[in-house]
Amino acid sequence: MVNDVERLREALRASGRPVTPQRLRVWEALYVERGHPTAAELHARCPELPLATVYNTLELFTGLGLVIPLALEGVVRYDADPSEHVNVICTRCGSVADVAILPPPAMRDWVQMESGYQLSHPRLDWYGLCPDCQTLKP
Amino acid sequence: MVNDVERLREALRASGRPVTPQRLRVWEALYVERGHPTAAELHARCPELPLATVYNTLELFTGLGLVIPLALEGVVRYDADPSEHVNVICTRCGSVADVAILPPPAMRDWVQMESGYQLSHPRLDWYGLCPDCQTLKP
DNA sequence: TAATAGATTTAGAATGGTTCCAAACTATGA
DNA sequence: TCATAGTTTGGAACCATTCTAAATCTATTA
Repeated sequence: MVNDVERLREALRASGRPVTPQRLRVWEALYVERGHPTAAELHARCPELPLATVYNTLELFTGLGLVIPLALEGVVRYDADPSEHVNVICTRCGSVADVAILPPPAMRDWVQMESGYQLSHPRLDWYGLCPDCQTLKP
Repeated sequence: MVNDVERLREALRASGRPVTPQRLRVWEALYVERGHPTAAELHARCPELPLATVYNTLELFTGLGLVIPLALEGVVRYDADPSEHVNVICTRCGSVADVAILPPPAMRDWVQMESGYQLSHPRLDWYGLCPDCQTLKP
């Protein structure tokens, strides 16, 4: 997953949305660092944009499937990798990492049958201690 | 999972916390209906308690492992079933249902190895359409 | 290139879930 | 019954997010 401006332009064109400097700016900010930034963190990376614009843009990106909003305690973090994966979350420092793996199809079938829901996408968060926090005292 | 007042009393005793009428009241409210109520919904079930008390009590219950807070978009819902399971969430109406199943151990091992995190508990939310919403037009 | 229509940006106000606070109260053990 | 540490409470405070309406811009057509 790279910061490919063409990917953004293409997605905007395909949906008939104008390319604006603000959208390019937020897109760039999403990739200055690997991670799962909040709207506030992205705003800190583009202080020249109003916070409302950051929110508007993220909502658009979400609708286009370019970004996935992760509702965590109190804040929403944005995952710039829309491919399905597991989020590993540190219960001590809150850091988030990705692991590329999915629940097995048999699990999906079972859950769908048991619940009667017509399933689309899973979201799997696994809580634990990140490598750094493992070495610290409780 | 039953509304067993003894279970609450026992957990409070074990942690050296006083048993108060408010705690019994919130406990009772958690079980008047199967579901995943928000703090506001619980408050509606015990209007005689201040909202702050509902929050305080839920925080305590969470600390005691009696309840699991599910941070969803905009609200926290409280799951009164602390045993591990999958939450199935309707993308249309927001309803939540439970399915008793866990990711397979092999998946856990893989995620732990790949991430370097020391994993504790997973949280798996599967989005989809509930039976009611499946029959409605988009 | 200029004009146009429709979408976007923007600042500030508003919203709403949740937390904080300090005073009054109470469950518990002695 | 008393003392005390913990709890309850109402209201204010917080803060992430959404809303609003006016100003501005993008893409397109002439």
